[in-house]
Amino acid sequence: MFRGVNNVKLDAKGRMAIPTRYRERVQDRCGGQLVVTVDRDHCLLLYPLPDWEEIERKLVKLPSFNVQARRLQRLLVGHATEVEMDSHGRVLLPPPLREFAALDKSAVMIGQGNKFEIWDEESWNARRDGWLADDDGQDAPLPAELESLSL
Amino acid sequence: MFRGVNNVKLDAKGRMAIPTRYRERVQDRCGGQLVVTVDRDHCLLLYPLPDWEEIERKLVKLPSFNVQARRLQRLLVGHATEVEMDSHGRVLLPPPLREFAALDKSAVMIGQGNKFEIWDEESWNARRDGWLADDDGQDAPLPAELESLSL
DNA sequence: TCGGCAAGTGGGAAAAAGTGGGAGAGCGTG
DNA sequence: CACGCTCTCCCACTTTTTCCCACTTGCCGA
Repeated sequence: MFRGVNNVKLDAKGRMAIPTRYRERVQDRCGGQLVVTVDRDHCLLLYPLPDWEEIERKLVKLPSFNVQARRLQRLLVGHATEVEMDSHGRVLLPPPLREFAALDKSAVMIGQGNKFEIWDEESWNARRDGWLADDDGQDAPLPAELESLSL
Repeated sequence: MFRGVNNVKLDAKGRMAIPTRYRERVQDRCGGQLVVTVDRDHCLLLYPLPDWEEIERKLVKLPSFNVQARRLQRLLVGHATEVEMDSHGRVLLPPPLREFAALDKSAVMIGQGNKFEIWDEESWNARRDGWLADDDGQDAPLPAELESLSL
């Protein structure tokens, strides 16, 4: 399980260093083989290869003529790019994806269970503050799984 | 499995270079023999020959008196054209298909499992932004498989 | 507080891939 | 039958990418 917030920097070539504390886990899980793709919220998702492949298997099985399924496939599978850690634990983020998430020099890497989310620092702060301040969202109905959730 | 976004350029002769990372896979799978055809969304589809042949078999078996089936056959089988990678990993896209997808110089090649989609760059960006912004699509029913999908 | 070690950072060089042009062969036309 | 045009294949040059090495910075321990 990955968790925690990390401020990370991209260098001029678009390389991002995976925080040291995750490196060993990543090596064990996938030998440094990772997959980056996009999220609807304009951030990037970073999966160990085997975890991604499982998701991909589910996605490609969806019916070809369903509009929503097609959309998801195009977004997720369509943007999924394999990346590999170099000898210093860095990954090279492909320019199209960097652009998609508006990543500049300062980014934030969020552990989310089996994956990481990568946000541009500013967007992340803005979003987070938004969620905290957000009193609405109350109007939206809570799915059953949430209703009974106890923290 | 093919995945990922790639910005590609067409040269003056209408040749498109297959991104390097896919070449070996394509060679293994079909010896560079590919099939291009059209998609309803005005993009092109690029299949390794054996994968296409399987789809074609399914298509021609569809009932001849069904209007939709006829339509699909005419579109897909009717436009399918064999192309072959040259010594530098490029394929020559036939002018009618190039025109169909409004391909200019800059195109985008999207990995989609067993095939690629080829979009004109502008159309792709417009489409993608549309999908992302689109909170509706709510009108279309969500397939059961999607309801419970966890990424 | 100073020294040593480990990790972060940046730059450079070699190799591979992209790009474009040119020549030859085949086909169509006059 | 001959000439010309177009399509295809191949070669060379330029650009990009990838890999590796060295320097700096920060942290921990003595």
